[in-house]
Parts: sequence; structure tokens; C-alpha cells
Amino acid sequence: MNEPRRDLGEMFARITQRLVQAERPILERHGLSMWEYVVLSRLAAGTAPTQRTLAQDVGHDPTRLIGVIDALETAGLLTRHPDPSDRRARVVEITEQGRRRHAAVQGEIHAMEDALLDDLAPADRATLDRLLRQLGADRR
Amino acid sequence: MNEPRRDLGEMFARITQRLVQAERPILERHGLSMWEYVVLSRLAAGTAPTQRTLAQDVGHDPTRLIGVIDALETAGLLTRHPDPSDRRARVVEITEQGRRRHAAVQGEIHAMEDALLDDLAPADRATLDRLLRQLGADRR
DNA sequence: GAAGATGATCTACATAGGCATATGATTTGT
DNA sequence: ACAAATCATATGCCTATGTAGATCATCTTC
Repeated sequence: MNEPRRDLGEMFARITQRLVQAERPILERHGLSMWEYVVLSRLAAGTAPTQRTLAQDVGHDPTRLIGVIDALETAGLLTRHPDPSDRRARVVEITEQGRRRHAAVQGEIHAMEDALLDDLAPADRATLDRLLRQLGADRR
Repeated sequence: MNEPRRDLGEMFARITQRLVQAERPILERHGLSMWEYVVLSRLAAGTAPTQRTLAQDVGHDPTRLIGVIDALETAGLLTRHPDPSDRRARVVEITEQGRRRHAAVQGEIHAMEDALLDDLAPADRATLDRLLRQLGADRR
């Protein structure tokens, strides 16, 4: 009684969509778009040396990212300064306020995730996390 | 030395994007769009009683789905017939040709997935499949 | 049988994304 | 010093997607 094989892509897409939809109201409550949150997440992990790098890291068009950065800068959640050693580049850094905002949002998102994973055995949860990191790791 | 927690959504989105990108050339080679493939997949599992149901099942706008169904019908991969018991509804059914096309594409996609999961232990692979099914299952 | 709901379809509109090109400032290679 | 490459930015184009409204046919309810 083998279950028929199902496409990985289909399963991943379904779960991703579910997660994104669950994040939407949280982000909206904090006045952040998805891209803005993604950028803050990336910056919380470390300052970006150029906007191009930032765009690559978050997987977004560098051109389109400009508006996102503009909005976050206006909101005081990040700063953009020319790199002294290469004045073409702009170093993008999260502010204290940005860090607080990100932590608040991420806290709620993690709580949502916990609720979603509620009926998974603890061992399964750990395995899932390990496998996702492994599959999402950069190309070897 | 705990790794910092990472957002589930981020990890799922990254892997999903990777899978979709790997599927793109396969689908293109067989002359199918992503939505067309998704529809065929759904129909391969069973006939859809109405186009609305079909749209819900695949998570697509019923309005937009019409064009997809049109194309698949023109290509002879599915048939669309009025339901005798409710002549408003159109029963959508995959054809033999559609089934063959779907099987061919899915075969290549599964091979691609196998390659991607190559460095996972067999036990891990089974666990991943089980967890994805569990998380993707309809709301309890 | 009339009124309202439902299914398929079409059209239009707004937003978002990917992609290409252009420009000005600056750095790097020769 | 000069040419080519790089970074940030602005703009435009094309496609995909989400949504709403309108129409026609057909059911369902009362």
C-alpha cells in the first residue's frame, strides 16, 4: 500500500504559500511589506557592503530593491552610507530601531510557526530544521 | 553552540524557488507552462467535477484558469464536457494523451528531484516526505 | 413561476516582478 | 591619462497575478 509519489515542488510550494499567508497579517500589523521584512532579516544578520550584494542575498532585483531600501531608510529602520574605500558603493546597515522592529516581528512569526508545527514530534521538528538547512544551503 | 533560529518561511521559500527553477527547463522542453502542468497533475489524480473545484484545488484564480484549460484542451490533453446533472458545470477530464504527457514530464521532474536529494540519507528522505505530507495536509 | 444563487466566461484595472537600457559617479586596468 | 568596468539610480516594457464587475445559462428556493 505505497502512497503514490508526490512532487516535491508541489508540496514545498503548498507549505510555502501557507506560511506566507500566515505571515501577511503579522507584517501588516507592523507596517512592513514582505520584502522589507526580508531585507531587515538579512541586515539583522550583518551589514551589507553594497546594495547589489544585498539584492543578491535576498534574491530580489537590485533595481526594485532601491524603493524598498528608500522606504526603510525613511522609516529610520536602516541607514545608507557611502563606503569610504569605494564611494560608488553604499553600505546598508540596520539601525537600533530597525533591530527592535525586526525582533518584534520575528518573534510573532516564530510563535506562528510554533503553532503550525504544534503536532510534530520534537525529534521530527529538529530533523525538519536540519533537512531544510541542508537543502537550502548554497550550491556545493 | 546553538545555530540561530531561522524563519521557516525563508527556508521553505528558498527551496521552493530552487525547485521551480529546476522544473522550468523541463516544462519548457515539453511545451507546458507551470500552471498547465499543475492542472494536469491534479487531473491525473482524478476528474474535476467543475472548473471552480479545479481552480480551488490547484490554488489558482478561476478566471485565469480558463485560459490554461483552453490551451490544454486545444492541445488535446484534456476534455471539457457539460455535466448532464448540472449543465452549468463543465466536467474536466484528462485524455490519454494528456496522461502520457504528464507521465513523461513528471518522470523527468522526479529524476531531477532525486538528483537534488542525492546526498540525503534514505531515512532522511523518507522522513522529509512524511513531514511534507503532514504539513501540507488540509486543515484539521 | 419568479427571485436569487451558482458556474463559466469576458473585460478591465491595479499591482508586482523580471528584464533591458541609460546615466552619472567612481574605481580599476593598462 | 584614458578606456573599461562597476555601483546606484531612473525609466520603460512585458508578463503574471489579484480583483471586481458584467453577462449568460442554468439550478434552487420559495
